[in-house]
Amino acid sequence: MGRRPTIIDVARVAGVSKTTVSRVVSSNAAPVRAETRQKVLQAIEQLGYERNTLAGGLRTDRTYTVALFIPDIANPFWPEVARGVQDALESEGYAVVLANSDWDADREHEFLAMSRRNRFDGLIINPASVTNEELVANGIPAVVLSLDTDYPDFDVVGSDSYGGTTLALEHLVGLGHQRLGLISGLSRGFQQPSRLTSYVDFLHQHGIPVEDELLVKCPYGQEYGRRSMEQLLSLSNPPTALFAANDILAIGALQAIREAGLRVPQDISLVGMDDIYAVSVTTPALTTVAKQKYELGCQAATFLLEHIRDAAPEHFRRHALPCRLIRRASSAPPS
Amino acid sequence: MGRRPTIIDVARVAGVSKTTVSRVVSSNAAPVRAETRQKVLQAIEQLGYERNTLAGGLRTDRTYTVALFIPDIANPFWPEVARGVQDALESEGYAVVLANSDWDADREHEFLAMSRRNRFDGLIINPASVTNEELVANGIPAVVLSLDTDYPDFDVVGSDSYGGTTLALEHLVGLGHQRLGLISGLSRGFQQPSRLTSYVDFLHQHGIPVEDELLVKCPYGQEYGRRSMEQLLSLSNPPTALFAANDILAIGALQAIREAGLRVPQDISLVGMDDIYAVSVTTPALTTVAKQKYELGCQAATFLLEHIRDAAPEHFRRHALPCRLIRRASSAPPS
DNA sequence: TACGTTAATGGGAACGTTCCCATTGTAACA
DNA sequence: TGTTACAATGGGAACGTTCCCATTAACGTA
Repeated sequence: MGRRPTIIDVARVAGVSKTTVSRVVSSNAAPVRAETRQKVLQAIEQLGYERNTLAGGLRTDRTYTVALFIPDIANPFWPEVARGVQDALESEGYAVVLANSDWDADREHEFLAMSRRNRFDGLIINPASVTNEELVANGIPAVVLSLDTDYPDFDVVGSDSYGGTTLALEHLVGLGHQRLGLISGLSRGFQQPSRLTSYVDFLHQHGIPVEDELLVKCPYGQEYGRRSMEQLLSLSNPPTALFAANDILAIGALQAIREAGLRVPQDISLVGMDDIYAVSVTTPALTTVAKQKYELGCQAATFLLEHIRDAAPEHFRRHALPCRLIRRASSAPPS
Repeated sequence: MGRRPTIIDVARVAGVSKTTVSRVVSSNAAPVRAETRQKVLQAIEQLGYERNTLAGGLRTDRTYTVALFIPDIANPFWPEVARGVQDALESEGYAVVLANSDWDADREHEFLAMSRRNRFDGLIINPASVTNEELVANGIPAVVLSLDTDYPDFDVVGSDSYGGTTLALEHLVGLGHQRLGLISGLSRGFQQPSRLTSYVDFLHQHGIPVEDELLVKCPYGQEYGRRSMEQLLSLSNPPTALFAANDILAIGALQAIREAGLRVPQDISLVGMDDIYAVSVTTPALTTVAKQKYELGCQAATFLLEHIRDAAPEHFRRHALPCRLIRRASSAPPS
């Protein structure tokens, strides 16, 4: 089959200049007589012309492509976020390139380089190690998915984990618990994790002493959750309720509790965070602090589109999506 | 900051022609004196030059971008496949565009159009409604993720669901079950689903009569699985073991069995398919037929790269990845 | 010494679009 | 009727790369 028709072929068939054809296809309110436009559209139809976005992008520096950089799409938290991003961007005509950093600094930097070489219009990133300055130097509009870290020169979007943690603890205290355990995720080299500060603040406000032994930090991962829970259960006076920094940790904790011959929620109440699918099908189904994952993606995409369209605003936004407590069967009054 | 340096700026600084610079950066065995190459590399370093892939792609018709079209990244089966695809392609310098069709024909066609406009080098697709002919007409190298359907003009990669089903049924019969229920997913308007034919073949081979009442078809979805199971449990002589066409259906079935006051596996054994994360954390953890999701993605990517590089081969491959039975707690001998 | 051969390099065209600027036609207005 | 204004259109340059072809230098060989 012969080569693809170009704007020039269309122009020839329609009997107009390529400029006019360009005006019709990019359609941005360019002045073209209705009759002429009709001729052009007909020629396009007849030839099966399709715009070459590469050529257009070379000229305009707009590629209608956006990158989404996350740690790992196979981690059950991210697919929904990605879905939100994609739905919001595709409806505006953008293609979404997805890449997984695996928390690796080199990969992440390579992705930034790729976004420059490919002249992506923007990017949405959950940073592993990239700093605010590096992101500025990258020179591409960006939105950061993370509230825990400092990106003063970007819009940041995230879930209000601090508030979410309060929700979980209020729920447990409301049930009558006073001895609250915390399995806190390890922050990735950034500042104090929000769940931990929220936990400490909450206990202070409620006049409950903070006991270090009830507080375990570990990397995110089911096995780490299990071991952390084992550690808590081995205490002479273990907690009667536990809040885990995410659902995967909570599932690990559930395992440990089971293996210790104890029951949830009769012996110990358990609350997770994120609301991934799996915690709705455990036995008991886990009470959890739901994050608005899909909305997170949508919101980030919306902010990004504004930046792409209106150039740099002079001040940046910090958008925290509220969490919501989902009561399931893993939390109950202490016995 | 001024505009980005181009190949011409590099040439000027290095004191050579742009052609020479091009030869250095595209590096494909072009004859350049070591000394000259060094000068060019130094100029590149000094200016911070980065190749504009748009411009290069316009000339060469190679974009180093590949599309992955799947039904829904938020469906727990796909993220791992996507991971496999991305890892295999990124290491070769390709960017991966991800799009969700939601089984919608219009969206899918729009994605194909996008892949043409953007001159993607190739695509990997789990087709919702696109036919072999349409995919041929698309004119872009492609690999199809699906064995159940007919794509004679493409490499197809998929899991051997037929063999996997046999694995599940052998397991159950091996445990002593004779009354085997099947919740079969509804095929999306294509041919006979492989799990159903496998089921029928298997029963014939083992001299077990096929009873229509033990066989339910429904769309994929937890709620459908639950209702299908309710239906099976309402039989005067319900099955003692059940194979569900995927894990989500199996989880729905588990729910229904629970709600009916029965126990798994004491009253009824349950086997799912796919091995998504959630079935490892249910109680009991589900026996399931694992698909090699990550490898599926890798294999598809590998095939695609071969097509991109070697143009069209004259005959196409059909690669079925074997399934593997994962024995967990949901299957046991009948009581 | 003349000549072919090859390695190394450079100049310009081409990829397909959009933008700038010029030109034409037509209507509105004094 | 002449002038101005604007709508509609066209021609060519530009975006940044790669490819084709030409040129030069260096070398071996008859």
